[in-house]
Formats: sequence, structure tokens, C-alpha cells
Amino acid sequence: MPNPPTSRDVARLAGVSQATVSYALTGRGTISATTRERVLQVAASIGYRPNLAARSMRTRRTGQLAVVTGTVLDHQLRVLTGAGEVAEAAGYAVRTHSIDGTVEHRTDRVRELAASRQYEGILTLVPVGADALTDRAATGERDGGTPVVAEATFDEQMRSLGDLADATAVRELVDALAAAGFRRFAHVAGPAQYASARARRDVYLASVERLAGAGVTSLGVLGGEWSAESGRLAAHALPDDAPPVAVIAANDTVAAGVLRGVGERGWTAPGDVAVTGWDDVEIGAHLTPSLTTVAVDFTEAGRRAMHRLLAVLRGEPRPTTDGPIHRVVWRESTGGGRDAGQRVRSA
Amino acid sequence: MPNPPTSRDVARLAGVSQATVSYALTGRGTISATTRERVLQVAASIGYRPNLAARSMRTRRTGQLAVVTGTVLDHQLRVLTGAGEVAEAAGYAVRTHSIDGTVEHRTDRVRELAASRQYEGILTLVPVGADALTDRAATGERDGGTPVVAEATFDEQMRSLGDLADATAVRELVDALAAAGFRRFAHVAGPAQYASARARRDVYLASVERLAGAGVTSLGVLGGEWSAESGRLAAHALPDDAPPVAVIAANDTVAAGVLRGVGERGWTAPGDVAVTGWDDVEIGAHLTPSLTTVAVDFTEAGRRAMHRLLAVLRGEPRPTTDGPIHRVVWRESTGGGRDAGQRVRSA
DNA sequence: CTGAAAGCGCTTACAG
DNA sequence: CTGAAAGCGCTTACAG
Repeated sequence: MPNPPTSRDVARLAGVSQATVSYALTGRGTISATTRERVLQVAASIGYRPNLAARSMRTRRTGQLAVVTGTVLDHQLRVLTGAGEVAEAAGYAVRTHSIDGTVEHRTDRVRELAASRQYEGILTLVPVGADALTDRAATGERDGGTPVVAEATFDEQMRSLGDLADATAVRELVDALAAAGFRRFAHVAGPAQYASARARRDVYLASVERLAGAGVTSLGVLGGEWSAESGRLAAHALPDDAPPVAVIAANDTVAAGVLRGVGERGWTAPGDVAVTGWDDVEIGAHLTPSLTTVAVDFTEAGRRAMHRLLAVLRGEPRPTTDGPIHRVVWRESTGGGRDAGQRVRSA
Repeated sequence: MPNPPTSRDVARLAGVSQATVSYALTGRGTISATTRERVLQVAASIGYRPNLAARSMRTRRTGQLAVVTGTVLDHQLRVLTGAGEVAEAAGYAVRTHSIDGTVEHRTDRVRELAASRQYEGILTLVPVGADALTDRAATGERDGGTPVVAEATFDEQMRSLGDLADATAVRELVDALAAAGFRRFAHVAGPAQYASARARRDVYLASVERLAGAGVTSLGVLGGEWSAESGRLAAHALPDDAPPVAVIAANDTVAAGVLRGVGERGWTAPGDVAVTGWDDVEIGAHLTPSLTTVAVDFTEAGRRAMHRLLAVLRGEPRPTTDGPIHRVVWRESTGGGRDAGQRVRSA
């Protein structure tokens, strides 16, 4: 098998210099349209593909970005897809690194990746220590190192940042259920190291607090894991006289556990306990009762997160956000439609 | 910021030539232990990292592998993790490409990736046309192109290949349910383009056929998608006099839909309809009834698939398989334990 | 056991 | 608008 064609081969065949070939391909330099046309045609005809390693060495750019995932949350595959799509469109190659373990371990590993000089930027979908991030300055300013941006995190004012940490839908859930007659609420939270989990808890607490005047109270924040078992145990931890109560679960898996626990206690859902989830996993729509949840456009979240990393790389300010990627989906576990609780309570 | 140190800097500081530095780092060449020690120490002290692009250009190897994923099956994130782990240990960098759409489109895209000369090998987790694969020769022989290996596929004798296409657990499900008294079975299949779906269907049909003498019959193969709705519709498509019937669903999501449909028809599970899933998604254990399923070690499947690709790259024969990565988990949807159906039928 | 030298395939000032 | 030439940072025969 002969060696793959090089730009030198293209140059020879097109009767031009290697520099001209480079100009034709990269769009840099000044070159006549006819010459470019000819070069491109010759390149295509012999199946020329630029050697990326050679280009990288010369330009002193790796053209590589890293995305850090874990194995805990399956939806990260879709976030990764969105991020990869945007990176590719911007001319970057994306490598994935799966990192699990403690926050400390993850933080160390991300630091190593940043120190490897192998990447021009790093996007992490798993929580790491804030000091490993370079995304904190909203201005997009950079020190010398490899920029590290987290999909979900908090800024200096402790406002949640990143679309997956947008928990405003929790307020919509609480408000609607309160309007439907619920006065007692509980929250089954996710792990506090996740910005998204903290944001949902914070918005839950704020929403309930805001309705205190209307007689709304919280039975507390339970759970602390992304697991169904955590939800089941939370249901068992509710006081006997809790019903009627509305339980806001951190995600669908937790909510499924709550539903199971509710059944085990001899309660009915949504009659005694209304339950909401988050993520809109497909099975949720086919549970009995079907699960009210918050649908999330994970792919779009990945796209936006990558746009934020690219903005840092270019020294541009953080892109303005494009509207919510969340949508509340009302189903049977809260009594059906948006006016759900109403029907439930009067039943 | 000064430029990152090069092997030339290391050489100068260690008082040796650049060649010696290279020998010390790569382990190639002949070099005294003391010299190697000194070079390594100097390299570490100044934080030297070899420029991978330069190395790649010189060795004419990209050191890159591609893994092709889709967005349809979330568990691919774990397969990807296992594959990446093994690739990294073998000194390769892994890039992920997410490809959805029709089989034809996916096949074309994989062909493009193979033609890009950017990768030394490609592992696809999504189904592509068999003619895009180079894995068909069990001998590991190669033509000149970039090897493309599929996680799940069929060999020349149409035997399923790849651990996720191992459907032998279906026979265990059918046998146990038959032993427990079930005589009527149905299968809700996944998309036929997936080797795993075809394998489960084939083993289902063979298992039922094998028990025909014992009066076991199949009410047919329904469905054809990895969706809960497909399962729900399949439940509705069963004849009114189907119960008692055991339904083998292609995966847990489909099974959840079957359970929902069974409820909608006024049947009970497992009393009227026993249901099994596949994948052991976390929610399954918390459904009511909790779902009997097949637990799959997806990360291990990824490791093994990557080992197969590496074997092709090295011209070695396909690695011998290391035992099953599947395990049947009996739960309430079949009546509980392995003797489940028995208790169900006598109830 | 070690060093001097060539060259992988690009891009980019620079000169014309 | 185009070409000749240098050089990015490695590895690898080859010579000693």
C-alpha cells in the first residue's frame, strides 16, 4: 500500500507550490479563485487528507478538547453528544474521559488533564472542586493554563450556572401543587456535590418559604442520592400523618423509589402523596401512576456548555442564555394536568 | 509564559543527546539504567510532557481510536467507559462520534471515519451494515484499511458476536417460567437492526420451540422498537384469552410499557401476565410489581469489545470470551424467585 | 552504550 | 498572487 498522499503530492500534481496548497485548503493567505479551485479539485481527486499531527505541530495547537463524564448519570451520553456536535463544528476534536470516585479524586484527575497540555480546553459534566475551574470569571479572562469549564456550577455570587443547574421549574411545580390545594411538601434531594441537586433543593426551600403566608409548610429535605432506594427510604421517613403531601423528588429514579415506598406504606399516589420527578426518563410515562416530571433537553445543554467553553477559549464573554431547556410534564402522579392537585384533593 | 519544555531542553539539562532522552522515555534503544534514571528525573523536574503531535508525525501512527455511539441507548455511556479504559491502558486515545439516523446513514458515516486516516481502528456501538466491518474474519487478518469492529454483530455463520448480543439468558427465562407452569409465551422484540434484539428474538423462538413437546406455545413476536410505547401496544395486541401468559420483553423500557398495558387491560401482573425485561435499569427494581430482568455489565462489555478491536490491530486472533456478563434477576413481575411462576400459578 | 543528523507533513513569514 | 525555505518536536537508522 503506497503512503497516503501529502500536500506535496497535491502541489506537484496541481503544478503549484506546497504553500499554495496550504493556502487553498486553510483559506488563509491570498490566492486566486482559479488556483484554489484547481488545487481543491486535485486534492479531492487523489483523496488527500491533511495530516492533522503535522498541522498541529506546526500551528502549536492540539485542536483537542476534553469532555469529562462519569458513569452515574446515563443522560450524560446525550450531553456529550451535544457538546461534541458544537466542538466539531468549531473545528475541535473531542476526547472523552470517564472519571468517577470522590470529588477530590475527580478534581485531581481534571487537574492532571489540564496539566497534560494535551487539550486546549476541558468541559466537565461531573462535579469537581471550584478551584479546578477557570470559568469563574464571567468576563472570560484567562490565566495561562488550560481552561476548565463545568457544565453545572455556581458563580461567585453562588448563583447556579449551566443549564442543568437551572432549577426554576421546581418553583412551577410547587406553585401549581400549592394552587391545587397542597399545603404540606417534602423534598427528596440529590447529592449535594451536584450543582443541579443543590439548585433544586434551594429553589424548593425558597418556593415553600415564599408560600408560608398561605399556610404552606415543608416536612423537610430528605434523601441525598441519585438512587431509587434513597427515594423509597424517604417515603418511609415521612410521618404517619403526612398525607396529603406533595413530594418533589430530585429526579425520576428517586421519584420511582418514592412511589414504591408510598405503596409500601399503604398510601396511594396521587391521592395521599403527589410525586414529581425530573429528567423525563421514558419509563416514567409508563409507571402507574405515570410520573409528573421535568423534561430536559440534555443534548441542548451539552451544546450550550460547549459554547461556554469555546467563549472562554476565544476570550469572549459568556454567551447569553437562550431560554429554558426544561419543561414541566404533568401526569398522573400529581393528578394529571396542571390543575391536577385540584382534582386530586377534591376526590 | 515560556514555551513548554521539549525533549531538547531535557537533553541539555541532563547533559545527554535528544536521542538518549527519547530512548529513556520510550524504553526503546539500549541505554544504561543510570542514564535513564537521570533523564527521567530531569524530565519530571521541569514538567516535561512529550508533544504527542510530533511523536505521531514521526512514528506515522495517530495513536487514536474512534468509538461510535448513538443517543438511543443510554447505557452506551458505560460501554464507552469500559472501552476507553482498555484503550487508554493500551496507549491509545479515544474519540467519540455520536451517529444516529438510518442504518444506511450510520454505515456511510462510519465509512467516512474509516477513510479519514485519522484513526487506527474504529469500534461501533451502533448497528451498521456488515460490509462496513472488517471484523468478520475470525483470524484477525486485515486488508489495508482502518479496521472497523462492532460491539454486537453476527459472524459468517450468523452466530451472534459481541457480549451484548449474547441472548442465552432468554432461554433461562423461558425455561424457568415454563417449569413454573407457563404454557403460553409472547415476545416483544427490539429493532431488528440491532444484533442484540435479533439474538433475543432468535433465542426466544428456539427456546419456545424446544419446549413445544411440553405444550409450550408462542403467541408471537410483537413490538420492534426500544420504546415503552411499543411494549404497551404489544400488551394491547394480545388476545383476550391470552392469560396466563409470560411476556419476554426486549428490554426494561419495553417491559415497563408492557406492565402499563397489562394494567390498562384490567389484567394483573404477575397473576395474569408475567413480564421480564433486560438491562436491569435502576427503576425496574422499584416498579410495582418490581421487574424481573437481566442485569448486564455494560462496562465489561465495553472492555471486551475494545479488546477485540485491539486484537484486530495487532493481528491476533479474537480473544477468547471470559464468561457471561449477564445475570437473571428474579423479581415480582414473574412472581418473585426462580420458582416464581409456580407460586403465581397456584395463587 | 551514546550522539549527530535526517526527516515525518504541515504552515508561515518573507521575498519576489 | 505565488514560491523557496525554515522549522514545529519528536524518533530512528546509523556511526562510533
